[in-house]
Amino acid sequence: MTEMPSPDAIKVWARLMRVSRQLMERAEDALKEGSLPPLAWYDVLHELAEAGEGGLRPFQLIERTLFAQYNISRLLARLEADGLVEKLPVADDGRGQIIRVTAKGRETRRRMWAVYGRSIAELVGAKLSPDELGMVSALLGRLRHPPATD
Amino acid sequence: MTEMPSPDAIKVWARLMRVSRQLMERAEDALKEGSLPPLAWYDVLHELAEAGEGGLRPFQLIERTLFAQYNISRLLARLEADGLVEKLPVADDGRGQIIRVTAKGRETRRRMWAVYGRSIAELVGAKLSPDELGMVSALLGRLRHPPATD
DNA sequence: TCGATATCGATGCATTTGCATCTATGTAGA
DNA sequence: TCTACATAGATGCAAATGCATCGATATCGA
Repeated sequence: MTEMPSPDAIKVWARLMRVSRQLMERAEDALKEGSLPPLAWYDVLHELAEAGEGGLRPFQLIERTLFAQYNISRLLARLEADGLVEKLPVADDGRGQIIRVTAKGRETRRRMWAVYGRSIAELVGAKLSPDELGMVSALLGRLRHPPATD
Repeated sequence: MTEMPSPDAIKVWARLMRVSRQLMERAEDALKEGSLPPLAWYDVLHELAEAGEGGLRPFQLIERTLFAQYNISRLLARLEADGLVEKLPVADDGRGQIIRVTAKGRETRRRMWAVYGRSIAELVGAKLSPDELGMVSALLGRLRHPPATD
């Protein structure tokens, strides 16, 4: 059966899509202004930095970042070409590889964060109170699949 | 001054970006499954349908949809090639044109909405109560630039 | 053990996006 | 009016994305 959305649901959808696009664009612009790589690079470098020396398999990056498989494959190729990550063979699976962030990759991530973090502070942190931040993230968590538990 | 973001602000940012990407992707998938055009087409057809017989200038579409100028230019070319919109010369400005949705364009929009609206109902309407929907849209409105007034 | 099937990651090709710039028309100031 | 500048929209070219598929290895069931 075709249950159509309420006007309130439509409004949430519209704002979600526009606000996220607008904020993402602003953050990207700030990075460009600093001659830094795009946000997608940050996401990957961030996950790899958190993973530490053990690194991550490409498919783990796909799970964590939601990028498409071919997208990760090519993004990693670019990151490797720039010396930000290294690809290591993995002992017990001849198909796979381990991706590890290099020192240069960590440094790039750090410089990106100086700009990116400032964008987040300005675009989100400065607009809502701590209580409101908690509410938004709880409600957005409910829209996620699977729903967030915190 | 510009400080670094609080953990709560970071969490809101992260969820905003991930949830919006995830939901957008699902809505796109639903359209593809129905052999329908992508969401971007809907946005433009929707604005044009609301504008009525008077149509809209491309620069007005840019303001309303947040697409880049070159993006609108090419999107309109594709829509015209598919017979969904028509381009009319504008009397008092030789540089410009008026874009008007055709009957076929209206019909396509209608068919897209049957699928798109259902996605919104499932992905948003079904996940939050009416009160919660109101809260999210109010809070997201504060993140917009300029902030929403309602 | 072998054959079928699934998973990991890469890639050829078409489409789309991003950037810079172009053409054409409009506007404003000397 | 004539010149400089601004605005509307298109486009060439490079980069990124999406789609389908491939090659290689792993796994599972008979």
